[in-house]
Amino acid sequence: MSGPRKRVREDPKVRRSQIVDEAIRIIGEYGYYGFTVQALAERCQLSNAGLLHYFGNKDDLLLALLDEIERREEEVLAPQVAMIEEKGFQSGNGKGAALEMMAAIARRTAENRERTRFLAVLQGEAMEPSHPAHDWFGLRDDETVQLFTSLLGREAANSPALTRYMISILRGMTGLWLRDENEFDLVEECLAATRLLLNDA
Amino acid sequence: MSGPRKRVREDPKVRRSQIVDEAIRIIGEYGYYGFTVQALAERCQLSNAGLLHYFGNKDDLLLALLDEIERREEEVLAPQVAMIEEKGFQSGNGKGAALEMMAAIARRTAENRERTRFLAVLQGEAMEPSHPAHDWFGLRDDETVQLFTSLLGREAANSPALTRYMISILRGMTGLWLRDENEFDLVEECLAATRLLLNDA
Amino acid sequence: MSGPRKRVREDPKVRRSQIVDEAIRIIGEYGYYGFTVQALAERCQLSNAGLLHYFGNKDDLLLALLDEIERREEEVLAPQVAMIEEKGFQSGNGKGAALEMMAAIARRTAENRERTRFLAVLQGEAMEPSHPAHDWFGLRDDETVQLFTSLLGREAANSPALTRYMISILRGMTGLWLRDENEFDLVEECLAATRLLLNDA
Amino acid sequence: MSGPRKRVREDPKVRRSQIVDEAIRIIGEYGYYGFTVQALAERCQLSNAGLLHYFGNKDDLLLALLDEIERREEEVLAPQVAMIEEKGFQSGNGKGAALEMMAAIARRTAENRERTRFLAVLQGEAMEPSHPAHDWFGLRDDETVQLFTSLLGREAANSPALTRYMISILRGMTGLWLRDENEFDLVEECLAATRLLLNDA
DNA sequence: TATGAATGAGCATTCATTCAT
DNA sequence: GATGAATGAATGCTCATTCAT
Repeated sequence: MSGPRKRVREDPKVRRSQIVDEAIRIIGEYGYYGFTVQALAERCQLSNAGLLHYFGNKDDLLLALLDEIERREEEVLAPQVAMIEEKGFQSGNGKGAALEMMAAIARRTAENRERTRFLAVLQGEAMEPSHPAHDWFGLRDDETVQLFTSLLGREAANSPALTRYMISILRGMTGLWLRDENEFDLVEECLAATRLLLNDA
Repeated sequence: MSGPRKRVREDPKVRRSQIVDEAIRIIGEYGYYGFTVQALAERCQLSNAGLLHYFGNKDDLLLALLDEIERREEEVLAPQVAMIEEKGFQSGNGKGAALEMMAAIARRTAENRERTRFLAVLQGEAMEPSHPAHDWFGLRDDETVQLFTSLLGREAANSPALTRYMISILRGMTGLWLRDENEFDLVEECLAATRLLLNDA
Repeated sequence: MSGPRKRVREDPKVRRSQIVDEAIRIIGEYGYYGFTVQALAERCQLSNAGLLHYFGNKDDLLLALLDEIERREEEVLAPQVAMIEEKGFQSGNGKGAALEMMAAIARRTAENRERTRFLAVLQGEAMEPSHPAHDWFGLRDDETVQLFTSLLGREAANSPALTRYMISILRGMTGLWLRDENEFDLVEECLAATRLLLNDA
Repeated sequence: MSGPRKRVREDPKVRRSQIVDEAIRIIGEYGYYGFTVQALAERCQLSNAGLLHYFGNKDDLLLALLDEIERREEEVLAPQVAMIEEKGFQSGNGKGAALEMMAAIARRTAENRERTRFLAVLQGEAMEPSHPAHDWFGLRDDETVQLFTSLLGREAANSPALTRYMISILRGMTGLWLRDENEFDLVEECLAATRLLLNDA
């Protein structure tokens, strides 16, 4: 029906990033198992093979997405983490630092709905060790735990538990926020809940 | 490959429930998109067609699972809900009632790892409206919100927000608990966090 | 264009043997690498998936073909081998036994052009160890060498070399015969050449 | 995957001959159907398109290989053939000439394992008329037959049959030699067998 | 001369499903 | 109630080839 595709030659960097963005969107909708290379190629107006030219195969594509997300996150969050850690260390106010960290992460989470959704959906799937993103999420979780624990550590009596509560709030609130982002302000509410948890009203 | 299957004729009720259990396990591992009728049939030592004899098709199977889970939940939780509501209404202690509710749900959650995992994985996938379980989770969430809000409602100043916090704790903690159930006691920790949130230490 | 395939349900045994025969034909034409599951399915008037229902995958199909060929060969040749060995042992006439063996094999070779062609083409491909039929041909060759060597052994001065000559004649003549089976009589010529090689004119 | 290839600009003649050699190797391993342009390009450390720049397409590449082989063979064998023919004609010793020819060909065969393997594998595949090398092998075979027949012709009673035996020995022994070139000396054994066939011990 | 981007066609295989038995 | 045969439609991926640079 539709004649031969026009051979469009895009700037590779643009193409690559277009694919990455579109993939984050689709996987955010259907999960890794539910998404198909075909569907992604179509959305990128690319042939099936043309897409694989960039990422080799489905698994590698996923890992490339995670790498990309990590890279961007590092870029944005790392300086903030450094600053908060520094400040917390000097002031000795662990709770304050944890609150600021919570705010930074929540802000980042609310900033890009697509990315957040992608990570949320994937995290569910990736609980199973055989999932190609399983290890990635494991490491990521460990890092977050460490981060909060070290921020709280010096001060709070029960920092491991508190860390769990805070991470739970983050995840749980994110889940609710993804259902309807207009129902409440993610950053504000995460902070409010955290204040309660830290007895810091 | 494997020799001709012996035509085992099980009691249909037993078979059905065996399939349900096995399906909960597999979908809990791979999600709905990632699981295959074939894999389920194999685990049930049933032919592909033999399995579909019970549930018609993949979608119907999923809905049957959800129905079944709802039924069992109703059976166990409904009386407790009634009791807690009654007690809370009489005592006027909304926070206490909410805490008891939290405990009841957390207990139920910790009770059956497979079911909990199934629900967690599915919940991620089902955020997308096109997912066959989307509506089911929507209704379920609404009910939970209503439940907590009504329990807290009369007493707490900001019950909608508190409800959100509590549900977040529930979900978030469940997620962490699914990673490693030996790291902490789900019921205790949910309660502890809730007490902090309710300023009820 | 051509409406939905009529769902023809053949006797499984018939189907299986039809597939085997057709596969031997196609692989005999294009080799294992050159043949496609699709092409075979078409010739069997079966869907792609319908074919794989019987043999699982391409490699397994090939091994099944080789098994089948071995089975049939065993059936036909084994009694002859036994008889020739017995007779050779009693008469002490190793050359005569070798000649008879040659005749038996050549007869078998000339009997079914398709099978012979299949084996010839495959033998070329299977020289490479990575080929799925490599081991099979290795074993088969060893057996043939042993067979001739043991038949000749007691009598001939240089039986390993003579065995090589005879096997070479068999293979080489078979190759020529496959080009044009009407050019000469495979059995007669194999025997004539063997007589020369054994100095038994 | 691998970083951007360095654009190496080799002497075209060197490149071409490198490709030819590598192609002979790969096709000798997997046959024409089993070999891929991709694999060849990789082994030549060339891009896919870079390779086809030299040979246009897969079929043309094959024909170029055969041409090249023929050219080299001509170069080496033609003078020998002329000499043997001349000598045989003058001496009237057809058998001797045939033996010398056999030696020359066997020597050539044993000289370059890769080329021999290539020809052996291809010959199997090329029995089918649709194979791109079919005609080439047909002509080649005819020439060899003519060559031996004419050398033997004047003297031997049954030169067409003898020619067949000799060619069979050549092919068959080559096949065995390719399995394990250390098991026997190809030239010596071909000659020994030929002497027996020619009753010329 | 050589590349990377891109494609259409094809590959083996899997999947959910149907159907006659 | 349960099976094996069978299918159409995918699925991820590979292949030979083209094209602009």
